[in-house]
Amino acid sequence: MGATKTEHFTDRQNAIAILIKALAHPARVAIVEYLMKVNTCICGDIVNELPLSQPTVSQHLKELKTAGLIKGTIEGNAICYCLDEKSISKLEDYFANISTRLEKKKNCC
Amino acid sequence: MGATKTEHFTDRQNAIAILIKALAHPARVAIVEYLMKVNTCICGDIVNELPLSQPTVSQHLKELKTAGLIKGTIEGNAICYCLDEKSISKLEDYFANISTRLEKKKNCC
DNA sequence: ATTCTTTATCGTAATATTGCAATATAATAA
DNA sequence: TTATTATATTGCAATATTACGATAAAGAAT
Repeated sequence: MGATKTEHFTDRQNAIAILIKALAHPARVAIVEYLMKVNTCICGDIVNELPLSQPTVSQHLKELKTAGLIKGTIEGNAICYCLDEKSISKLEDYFANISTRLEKKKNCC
Repeated sequence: MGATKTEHFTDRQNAIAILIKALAHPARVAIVEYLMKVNTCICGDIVNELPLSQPTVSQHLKELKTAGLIKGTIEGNAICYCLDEKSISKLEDYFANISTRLEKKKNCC
């Protein structure tokens, strides 16, 4: 054992879990918050912003990109990163939907 | 190495990452969605709803509870579970905030 | 008191994640 | 061409997560 039993869950559940998982690490939260904070795309200084080695940051960026949370386009010698609004919206909608449904509910706990 | 370097990130970043991580698994997504779907608290049939063994489900429930996403109160012989609206709201607000800020931004990617 | 039911914990195997040094790749600058 | 700079990949050690059988704990039912 040890591996997640994805085959037992719906595609939708697996997909949202993957998207959520991409942000389930403080380094990746920090990257997303940095990209949000600055007012343009960032071409090339993300490594310097984080207290981790260049290979580690590169790996986190790759995970965020694979999950679709950020976009990166090659800009000459550097890479230009920014957030992908669509996937952020997906997460927002997901939790907003749960919240809305909860308000209509009677909880006993 | 192998352990997350939490000491390098802010408390806020670590806290949101922990909350997000609690949902970064399809089984826990399924539990939360089940608790959202049914119209009352659920006292005792969560194990039967999931395609995983009882110890595994118990472990996932514990993680959700530790993170504050669900509440569980002892109800005689069973345990009565429901979602904790506050932590769901926290997630909703977090992503809504990012979305709002992104709209005001000029992206070049 | 004994049994049944429900949930938790322990122990452990399988797998995944995190982090970095070393190295590779690729565009730019000299 | 030969650096230099920016990013990616490889390989690996440390740690964490996932899953479940076995067992424990605790209240309910008999």
